[in-house]
Amino acid sequence: MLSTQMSDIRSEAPPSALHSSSLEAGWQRQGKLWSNLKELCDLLRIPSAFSVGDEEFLFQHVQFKTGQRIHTIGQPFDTLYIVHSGFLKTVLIDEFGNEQVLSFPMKGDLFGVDGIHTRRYASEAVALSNCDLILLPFKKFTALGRAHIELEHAMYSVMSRELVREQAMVSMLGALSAEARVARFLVSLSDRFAEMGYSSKLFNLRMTRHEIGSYLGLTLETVSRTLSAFNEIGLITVDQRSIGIKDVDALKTLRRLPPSSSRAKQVASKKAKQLAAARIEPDAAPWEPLVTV
Amino acid sequence: MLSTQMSDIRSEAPPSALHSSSLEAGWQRQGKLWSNLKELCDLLRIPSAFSVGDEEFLFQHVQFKTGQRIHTIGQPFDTLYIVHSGFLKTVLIDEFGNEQVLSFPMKGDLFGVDGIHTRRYASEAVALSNCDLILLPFKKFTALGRAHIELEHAMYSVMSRELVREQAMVSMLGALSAEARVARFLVSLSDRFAEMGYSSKLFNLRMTRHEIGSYLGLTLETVSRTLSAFNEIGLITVDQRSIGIKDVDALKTLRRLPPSSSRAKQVASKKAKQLAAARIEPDAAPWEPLVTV
DNA sequence: CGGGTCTTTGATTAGGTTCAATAAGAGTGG
DNA sequence: CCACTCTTATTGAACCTAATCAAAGACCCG
Repeated sequence: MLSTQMSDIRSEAPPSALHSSSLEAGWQRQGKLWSNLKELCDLLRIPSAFSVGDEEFLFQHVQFKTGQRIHTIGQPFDTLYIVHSGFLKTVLIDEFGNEQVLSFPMKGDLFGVDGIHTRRYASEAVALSNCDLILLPFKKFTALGRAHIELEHAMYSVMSRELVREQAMVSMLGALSAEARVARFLVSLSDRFAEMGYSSKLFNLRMTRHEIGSYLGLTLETVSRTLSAFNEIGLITVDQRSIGIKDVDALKTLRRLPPSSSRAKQVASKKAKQLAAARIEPDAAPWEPLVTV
Repeated sequence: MLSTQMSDIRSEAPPSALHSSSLEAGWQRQGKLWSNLKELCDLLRIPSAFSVGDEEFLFQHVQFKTGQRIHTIGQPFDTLYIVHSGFLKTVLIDEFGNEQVLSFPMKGDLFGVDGIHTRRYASEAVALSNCDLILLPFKKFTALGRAHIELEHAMYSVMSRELVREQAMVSMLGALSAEARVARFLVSLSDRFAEMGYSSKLFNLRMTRHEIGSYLGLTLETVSRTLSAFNEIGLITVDQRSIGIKDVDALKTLRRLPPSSSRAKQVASKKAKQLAAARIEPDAAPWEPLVTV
């Protein structure tokens, strides 16, 4: 288990190495990388057919180093960002100076959208690793959208998707237990890594327990404890930032008993190891145990 | 205090009565109401200057009765809705059939946006009172947007605003105590009523404790108890669905001690009555009491 | 190697859920 | 109009999850 930090070397590599990558496109020009519309849409996972000649519209890339701030709260808005490689976090700062993590943008994600309304960014974006971002000057982009209907619709689509994502987040925070939140977080990370072509079974967390906790509405201790618990019952392996997914299905279906509804009949013992869960007695369980089918 | 249900009669009145209202526009035509672009933007609180002649674009109204479903999850998406009058809720249904309330759209709110991405509604919208909604056929709307740049930008703006709203919701669910959530909920309701021209001091809740709880990530019992507690310490008056706001400032500033940060110095005793709070000893409080400045 | 950050783990407490019982309304139909 | 039912709201008591407080290890970087 010494290959823990091998799952996504590329994003850790310096920008110059990105250029020689075979997976992504982007041309060196004026010492920077550029992408065309097609690449943008591929990145955003948006189904779209573009006419030839669109290659002329190029969007500039920018590199950020770990810890750098892409934009801050209140800063005048003028551009959206698409993650080409690397990992980030977006945060809100409350009146006590505490961070509230809103999202962990990674390859293919769009951020900065919250700045459109007030013309100022409502959140802050910080690079959790070296990042390569594509700049989308909003004015230029909407102008382009009028010529390219698909592009305009793509924009609506992406914003709609973000909204649905936030709704799912609200739903999760409002209804799920700590264990379920952490489990879902791991599964979604795993899925994202798979989409990006990395291993979905073994990856490194790019964020601290504190950041995960903030994102999930939990304390860092609870996150740490929950990961340890998952490790103990064999759902995952944990070693600091390195996570190995051992039982995706269990993680996916892990919930808590639905609030105010006591029909916990199927105490299925499908997976014996799940029942070895710490504070759970396999027999004396008129309620739903840690994991359900 | 017998005028409890007088704060917003109009929304309870039958559609025909709406027509004679002096506050909103809308023309009777073909037995239905119609609104033009200008009215739409006013309703959405979007700053915009329209050229003359825009009056020709008319948007149809539709009426729904209390309890009626406007759209359901999975239903093919083709139109957005703007609330002209009345109250609704949008909900997600989880795998156990439990409702998760996402929002309480009211006058000036846009909903249905979550359907754009997958072309199917991701949530369900239900009328909590008799409603008058403006239909926004999405295709027609985007087509119009290309001719009217302001309109296109308005659309982006509204979607961005929704996103910021959801972010604030996530932040609230992740960081605030039950008391703070209920307090903020009341304040935001109060603000909304004020915007609509109703009393911000006395209004009727349109939703059940259960729905409020779902929205805030709490149980109905906690909501009920918290309202009772606020009532006892004089922040509000409660009588079933009727709420009287007595101390907006206290409600606004009510928080809990920030998670993982122990600088709680300003134990300001600005308002004595606040310190009369139930389970709180004014003196023995090295931590932040119920209310802060 | 040393200081700082991050993580793990334990002990304790408190805030909120759950279960339960009662009361208050809102409809419905005789 | 009243009995009956169903939904909604209130309140109490016990329990439990996750937060808080605390301390020790692990890791990183200069």
